[in-house]
Amino acid sequence: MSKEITSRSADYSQWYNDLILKSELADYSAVRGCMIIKPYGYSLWENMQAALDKMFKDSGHVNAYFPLFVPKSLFEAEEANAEGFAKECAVVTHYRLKADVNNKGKLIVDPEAKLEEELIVRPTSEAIIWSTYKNWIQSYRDLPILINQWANVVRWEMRTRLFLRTTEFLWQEGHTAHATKEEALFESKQMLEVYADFAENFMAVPVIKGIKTPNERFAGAEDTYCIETLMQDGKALQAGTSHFLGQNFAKAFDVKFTDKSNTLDYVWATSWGVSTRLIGALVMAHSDDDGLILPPKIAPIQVVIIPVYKNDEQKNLIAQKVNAIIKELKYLNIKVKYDDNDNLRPGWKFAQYEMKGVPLRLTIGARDLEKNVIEIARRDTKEKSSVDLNNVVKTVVDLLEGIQLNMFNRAKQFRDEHITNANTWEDFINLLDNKTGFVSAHWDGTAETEEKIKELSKATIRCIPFDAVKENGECILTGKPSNKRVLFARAY
RNA sequence: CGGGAGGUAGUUCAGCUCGGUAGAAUACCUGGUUUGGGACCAGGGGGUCGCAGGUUCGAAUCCUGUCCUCCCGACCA
Repeated sequence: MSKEITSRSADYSQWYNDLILKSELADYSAVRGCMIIKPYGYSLWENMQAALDKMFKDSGHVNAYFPLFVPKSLFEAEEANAEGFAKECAVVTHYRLKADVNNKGKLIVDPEAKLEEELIVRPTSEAIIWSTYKNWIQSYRDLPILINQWANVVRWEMRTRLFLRTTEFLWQEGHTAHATKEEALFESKQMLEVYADFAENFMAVPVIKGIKTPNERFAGAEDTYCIETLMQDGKALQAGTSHFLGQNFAKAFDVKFTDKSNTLDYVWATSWGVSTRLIGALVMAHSDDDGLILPPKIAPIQVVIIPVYKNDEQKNLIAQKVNAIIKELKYLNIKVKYDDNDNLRPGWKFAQYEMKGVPLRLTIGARDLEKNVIEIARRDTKEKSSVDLNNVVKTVVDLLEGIQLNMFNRAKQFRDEHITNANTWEDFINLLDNKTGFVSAHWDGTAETEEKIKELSKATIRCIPFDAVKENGECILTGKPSNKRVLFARAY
């Protein structure tokens, strides 16, 4: 493995790529735009999944699985949604290959095996799910349906980036059906809160909750709620979305139910999702020029212990001391790794585990044994200290908690320092160019102005924050009246 | 999808202009000395030069096509 990663200041994009590859989160593949999530990266994803899955279940949801393929006729049923995705759909047209008679050992698509109806590889599952819900729902007694699925989806993106935008990606998609508008609205907002909770308390990534403008919202939705995050290069990243779908899909798929008063009405819907993109957010929110910095709550390895010894006698002595500590840590469900690999020297291991973002590193050698201490180094601040062996476990527990908190606070401070008000167009552009981050400004509320601003500044409206205060002002571009500020940023 | 750059040992790259035995560093293997921030010495193994065609006595090198990656742009929930 190469020792160098590009520094953030030299080339932020390259730094990001280097980090992903060299920390072994993922690798490129033989398929354009697709990536291989390596064991270390997948372990991280599993930890994220586990936490989210528990939150979904705690809020009453259950998991199910729907097919990868969507018949074209179903896909096009909800018009706005279908049009929104049409340009990036992979399509299956045939179901068989055959030997190429002109080219020994090669295969060709069998022209005889053309599908009657093309199958779309799902870019999202609303169509297949709502065509199914139609069969499941007759009465208000069948509602609500609160289903989530963990799945892969395919969106044929023109330009891809590891984790941030890949042709195939992993995600979860919740699809719920409700008897009333209020209930569906509540659901979509509740799930946004779940995402915000997860991002902030598990990933240590602060978020801004808000609502998308009509331009930016999900095709087929009445409202799209989102959590927006800020990366270290000052660009924004949408980390999760929750949609209030109104009755759009119920109408498209004719999903009606009889309410208590025996009147027939369309069902109200929501959908919500987060993807492996969160890993990109995690990397770019916290890491430094030495590698990843992972928050303890989702780190695949929380504590690594590295012995330093000159001979087998010392190694055994260390192992004895350390085994007791490992046992206690494991008892507390702390993910600990003891790396006594003889082939690698301690200095190499230090660098390696820093690259991989392990929150705590414990080092113990002969001179520690004499004093009955162990050296503890934290990844987030690079601070080292010596701790009495009798206090190690408690110290580790405290430090893991402290790191989690420190990472969040550090990211939040950076984020807060990068939300700036702009009152003139000059300020607006100047802030985007030089300070970067979110720019809070007035907007006249029209799609035309939003487009124009995007064209001129490359910045989009990330969201209208839920906590935006009423304040009279003038649109940054047109000078027309506005009653609250919205958040602009250049975004991933 | 347009413009630019790139693909040669596990990795990073040189060699290509001007065709003629496949190179370095690092990693790997063996032995030894080492081990508290990416060790050192000695010896050794490893590449049909992304893939497919073509030109040529001869192609990593020239030509054509194609695949994958990076950067910029357009596109994008």
